[in-house]
Amino acid sequence: MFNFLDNFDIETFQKDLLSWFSRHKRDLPWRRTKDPYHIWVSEIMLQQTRVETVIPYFERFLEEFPTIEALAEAGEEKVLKAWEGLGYYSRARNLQTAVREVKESYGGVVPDTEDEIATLKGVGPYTAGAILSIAYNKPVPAVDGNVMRVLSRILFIEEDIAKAKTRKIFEQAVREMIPPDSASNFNQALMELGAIVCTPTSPACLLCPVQKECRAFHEGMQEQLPVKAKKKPPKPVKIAVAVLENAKGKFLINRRPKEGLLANLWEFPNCEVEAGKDYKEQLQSFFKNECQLNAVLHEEIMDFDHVFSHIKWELSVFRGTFNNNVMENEEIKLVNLQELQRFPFSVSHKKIIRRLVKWNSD
DNA sequence: TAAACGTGGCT
DNA sequence: TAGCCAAGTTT
Repeated sequence: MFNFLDNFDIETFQKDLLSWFSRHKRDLPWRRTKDPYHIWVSEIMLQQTRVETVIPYFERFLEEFPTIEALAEAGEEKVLKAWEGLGYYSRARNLQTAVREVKESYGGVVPDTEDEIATLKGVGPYTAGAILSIAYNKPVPAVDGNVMRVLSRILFIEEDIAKAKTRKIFEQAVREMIPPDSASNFNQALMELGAIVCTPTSPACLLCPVQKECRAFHEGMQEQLPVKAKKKPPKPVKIAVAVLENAKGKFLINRRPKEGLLANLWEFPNCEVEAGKDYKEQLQSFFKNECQLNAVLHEEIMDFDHVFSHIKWELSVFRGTFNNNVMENEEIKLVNLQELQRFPFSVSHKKIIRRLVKWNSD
């Protein structure tokens, strides 16, 4: 179907790459285990997330949930708290769903076939290949952004790697290149090369173990590859937030909806501000009309931006009080500053909490 | 197919 | 600074 491998010396490439990997691979926590569950956790955490960020989360997560059974039996709130700050929180909820499925349907053993593992929530084509190859040494592709970048340069592939269907081209190439008995090391080596040598900007071609097999380097085109379409900038959204404290020093917090952005995380009550409207007035009418809450808003205490991948929150935070008898339930809590710390919050709301804690200690 | 879905570090 | 990027998946 494709001819990118015509006249390509696969065996020399394998040997040079694997030899380099054995000497230069980083000592990472998930490289000290073959436990498929631990490998799985690492792969989910590493999705769109840097290695240095993941390491402490990985250590803490497996300390708290060391086995499939432990994670399967945990409360979702505990899992989200362990994931707090890591982002893409559906990963955590999907992981727990999938682990429960493995416990119920596979006797607690992570499946080792492409068809079975691909059915698990949160396990897409990359993660399926990563677990099968790294934990079970099965010769299947694990094509992530690193692999597409590396191979786009090595094989001079000019397809747009931002397009979903492009991944299949690279999977086909890997299926033809992967050594049947060294799948784990080969896939990890491709990714490691992308992380350490064949970087997005300023690749270290002079240190590259497969420089002589690289068609882009041969043409001086390594900086031009891979081809990747630009994504559109995040859309600005104005958010007005209220830090409401009652006479007993309790703060009002609520749980976010169970789907969508930051699903099931906790937050201070807030609303979106319509274009051209005043933050404080919008917030005041939000409480009056939509919450039936008798809130009195005071001065603005914070003003900052928080950027997601597709949205930019422009937050303005107001201090305030309330004197209703608020009914606590699964979605609404009244908690003091210490109790706040037990709930999972997104980073933007954690930032507000940090400010409150600082003031409280001053 | 393309948009939704987080965060922090680097240039 | 503002944009780009990192071991992607779901809908």
